[in-house]
Amino acid sequence: MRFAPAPTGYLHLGSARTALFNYLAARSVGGVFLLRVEDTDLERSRPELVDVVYAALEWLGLDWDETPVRQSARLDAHQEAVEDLLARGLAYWSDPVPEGDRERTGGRAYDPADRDRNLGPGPGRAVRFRVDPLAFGAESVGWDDAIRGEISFELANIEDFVVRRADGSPTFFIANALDDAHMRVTDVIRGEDLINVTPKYLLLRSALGVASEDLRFAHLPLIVNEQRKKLSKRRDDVSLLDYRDRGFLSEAMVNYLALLGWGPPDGEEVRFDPLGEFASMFRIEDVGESPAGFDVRKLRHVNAEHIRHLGVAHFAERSRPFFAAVPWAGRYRDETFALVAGDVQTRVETLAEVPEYVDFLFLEDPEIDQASWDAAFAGDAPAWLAATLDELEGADWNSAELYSRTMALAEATGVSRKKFQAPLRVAVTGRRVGPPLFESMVVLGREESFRRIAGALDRVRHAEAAER
RNA sequence: GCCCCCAUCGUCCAGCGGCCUAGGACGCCUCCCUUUCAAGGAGGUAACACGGGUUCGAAUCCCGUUGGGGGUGCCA
Repeated sequence: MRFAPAPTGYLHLGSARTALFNYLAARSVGGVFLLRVEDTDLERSRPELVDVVYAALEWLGLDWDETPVRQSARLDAHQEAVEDLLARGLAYWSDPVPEGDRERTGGRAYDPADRDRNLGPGPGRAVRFRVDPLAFGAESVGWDDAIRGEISFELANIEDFVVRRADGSPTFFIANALDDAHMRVTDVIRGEDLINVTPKYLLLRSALGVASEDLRFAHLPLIVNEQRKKLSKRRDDVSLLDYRDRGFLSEAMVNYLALLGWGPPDGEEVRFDPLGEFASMFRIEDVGESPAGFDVRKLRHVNAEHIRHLGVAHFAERSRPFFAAVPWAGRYRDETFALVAGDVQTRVETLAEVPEYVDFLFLEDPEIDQASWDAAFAGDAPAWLAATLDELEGADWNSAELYSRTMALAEATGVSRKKFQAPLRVAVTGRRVGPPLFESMVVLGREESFRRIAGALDRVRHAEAAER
């Protein structure tokens, strides 16, 4: 099995899923997982572009066997094959037909009459493969797709396609067919969007004398967006590594990607060792045939599950890079975060959300969210806060004591615990949502907590004064 | 236009002729728990596109219609 991406500067989610399914298929049957970089196009062979592919696969943990094949390194073989086709009359030189002149060719970009003109090389002239029932020995090409069953195409519907461009470079069709044979690929697993190049691939193999009988094809369903369209670079977030930067764990990505078009037979969707566990139960025939909608909500859920499964120390460690990206990065302390990491872990769906959860522990004067303030400080709330301040003056500074004293006070005041803690929370953290309050206050310390409570009380007085 | 593929809850996955009163997951809603929010627990909402066959029996097989998608490049 092989994964054969064209380096485009990022690894597309769909490509990542294709790579994953190739990997799982290979590992499930003890096969070999190969990599081939399809850099036929000069543009695409720049090292940076290629390295991105490797980096992305490594991040996912899809380790490949053997040294990756660079398609550009096989140029001579491709050229030779083109010469061979030419020599045997299976391909011919063809002139492009300008846009305005296509009526005579039935809308085609080439003129089928060139087939018999015996043209030689010339400016702008490409080599086309002659799709010929006589040469192929049949009127149609087809194969038994592992996922979709029998698929076939009438030769009459297949155009003579370019195998060598006017600039002399061989095209994807020839390189692909040839290199798969060269690498002794037995299973071609790729996206559904390549179904219609498969006949050309088969035709070429036949013309080149490469047997295809033992070749298995599996065309995976496309991954589509909310609009049911193929994920596009323009409208969708398609770069795999961007998900890493947005706080998704690679295990979660692997886990979720595997669920697009497939599902484990036992129905247990969330796996903490998805690569290992799925490999043992994966069967390419079980992959579905209808397009799979990419659902970020579910990805987030899977990610959250994986985050919760991490040991607290690992969670803290993997969160660290996300603190570096924040404006107050300089104030961040591992030791401080470690004290609340466990409480944050169950509350986030991505690692990118971590810093905003605990920023108040690091900022000197965290910004107070106005909506939170308005909600928390309505009515008698300022009085409760003042009372809480008094009550906590003599408290031992541990969460159990802070909790029991505050709650007892709520009880005595006849206010629900939820409402009663609101002003305290907003005073201390700036928001009405966050990690457990008393634990946070312990981390902040008595002095700082009091300072913030006093600050909030001041703010109330100012507001009142302003009203008068 | 032409070629090809697809069609079960909003989404993902089960279902491969009777076990389906269609199952699980995400989301959403309700309740419980609760120091906020989460997490956790208990419920609920919601689908076989349509029409013909085949069959004792169809979500499951066949045909058609409709709908969606992909391709139609001297990109891969």
